[in-house]
Amino acid sequence: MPRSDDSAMVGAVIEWFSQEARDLPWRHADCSPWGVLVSEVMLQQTPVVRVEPVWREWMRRWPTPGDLAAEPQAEAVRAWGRLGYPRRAQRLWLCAAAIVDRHDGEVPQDTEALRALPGIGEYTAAAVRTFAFGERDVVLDTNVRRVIGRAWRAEPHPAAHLTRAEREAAAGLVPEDPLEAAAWNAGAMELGALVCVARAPLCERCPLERDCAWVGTGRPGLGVSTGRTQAWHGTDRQVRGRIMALLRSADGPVTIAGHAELEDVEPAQLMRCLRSLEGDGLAVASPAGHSL
DNA sequence: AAAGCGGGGTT
DNA sequence: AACCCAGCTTT
Repeated sequence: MPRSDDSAMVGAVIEWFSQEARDLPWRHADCSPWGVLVSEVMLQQTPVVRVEPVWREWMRRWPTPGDLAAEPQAEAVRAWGRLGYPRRAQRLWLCAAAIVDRHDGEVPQDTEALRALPGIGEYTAAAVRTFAFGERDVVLDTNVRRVIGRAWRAEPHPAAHLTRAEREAAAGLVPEDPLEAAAWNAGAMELGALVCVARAPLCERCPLERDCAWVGTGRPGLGVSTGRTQAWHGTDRQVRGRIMALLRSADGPVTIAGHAELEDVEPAQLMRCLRSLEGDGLAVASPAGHSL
């Protein structure tokens, strides 16, 4: 059971959310569970502002899992555009097929069934259960982890990996009532996304300012980096992305080796990336060249 | 537990 | 140039 102070803080977040929540299409009452699932997969490591237009077009074309499963994978990857991590588009397409095969075309509500779907991990399963079905669950994304870490434990940034202790502490804060639980989950995420942000938090606008353990200790450790910086320029990841951009924009097969757009890439790296994309099933080789 | 996987906006 | 973002899968 939450302590009374915890309940007051949780209640403050719920009250704040009722006034400050952004009007996002996947939060509308008429949004289907499939729409929620699609939004959650797109939002894995991609900010809301970039997801929203792609989500709208995606849901217009494929309003149900059956609609997407009936399309070639290439159409899903193309519609994914530049959201990044195109394996997510592939997994979402596989997810739609699995929902059709195993669940009669309806998004399952059970945690184990959700977790068994391609691209659905601990966070996304809990998010779908909470936001699509109103089930009481523990939603722990980077925003919620940062809010709880700061307000309850005075830690500036979440640890690299989720521990059992952190999961249990977070579970202890979730209200028993499913409706309040959903409001807390969504509210804590929103607070972390709009106010309790990683770089320059707006504590003067936070409903937890007077109770926040981190504010109480003088907001230490803001400048300290959390994760290790990922190299980008010239990496295989960038080259893979450039190849994918070429394939998305092409009507038919493309000859990658010696392509003018990829002149600056070492042949060995180009071939390595092409092979890895083939291995992922994101690029298909044929005598005429490569295609999605 | 660690590595691999995009891309763009902000500072 | 570094940092960050509604993480997942594989080793």
